[in-house]
Amino acid sequence: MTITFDVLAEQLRAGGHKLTQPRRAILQALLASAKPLSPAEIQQSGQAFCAELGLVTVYRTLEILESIDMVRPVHVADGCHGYVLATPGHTHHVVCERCHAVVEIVGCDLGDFLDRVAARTGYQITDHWLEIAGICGACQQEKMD
Amino acid sequence: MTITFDVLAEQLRAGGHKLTQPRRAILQALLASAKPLSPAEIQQSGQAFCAELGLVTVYRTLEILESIDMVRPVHVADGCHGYVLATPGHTHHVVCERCHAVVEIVGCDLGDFLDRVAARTGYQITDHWLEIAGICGACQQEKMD
DNA sequence: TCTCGTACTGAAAAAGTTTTTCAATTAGGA
DNA sequence: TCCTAATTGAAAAACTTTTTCAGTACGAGA
Repeated sequence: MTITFDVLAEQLRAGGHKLTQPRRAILQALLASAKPLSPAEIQQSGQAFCAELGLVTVYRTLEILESIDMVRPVHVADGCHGYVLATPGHTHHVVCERCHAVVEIVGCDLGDFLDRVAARTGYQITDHWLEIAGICGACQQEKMD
Repeated sequence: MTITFDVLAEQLRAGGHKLTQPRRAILQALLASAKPLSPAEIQQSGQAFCAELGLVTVYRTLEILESIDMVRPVHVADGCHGYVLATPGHTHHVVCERCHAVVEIVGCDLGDFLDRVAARTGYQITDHWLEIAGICGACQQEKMD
């Protein structure tokens, strides 16, 4: 939950990548957002930190960040163009239908379920993606007003 | 598992939509495929049944089919442009990484898991998407050759 | 701190996907 | 069979994503 810019910067370096101004801006944009951002939104938001930030660079940087598991694509109901920072390890997301706030679920108890799926289908399970939609605490409150 | 063309045709009619040649072709294409098809693939495959089938019509028809839950978008690892026929009720898919064969998991035991998520996050869970990747029986065999 | 090679960048263009518009066609009830 | 509204394909527009390329800036090593 408490991901800092410095930790992200170090992760990027550790992956053998340079820490450039545009990349800093992209990390800042992702860090500042509570909801998944599309490449275009990341560019817009990131331009506060690096005025020249190009969309092409956003795409290229997301590709890198995804390859080293620093960012995770989120496929929500209304499209599949969202990215959020990833907590290391296997996680899933709950996205608020109203305000799009995202909470990560660290630690994933789907093991039993996947075992049953494997047994029933004969497939050797290698990976899975789970997205959960709901209404966050704050929005449940608002509903009552 | 045993969805027939006639059942699909009736579902479409019941939704208040006309059963046209292009739409028949799209249903046939989906029915004949064991894996999720992109709009472009549906067009190509559907042209065996309706030579003039246009891509625009595929998009429009998928929109209708999705709105009446006859088709389900599948977000796989390599993109999010796949559609498969939906078995009535809540289902999830296992997609083979090698041959892209798809098996539906009918009946979904995620209830407990989702309850725990709700308790831990304070979110009121409204919906979820789960995609599972694996290697199907046939491809596991091939691997040994 | 300075130099230098390479990874990285933005702009432009290309490629690919999805949506809109519009005149012509077709399904299916009367 | 006739009629009308729903539907269609083609063309064009609007987006999104990828590729190309010449110039730039990061950061390792002196």
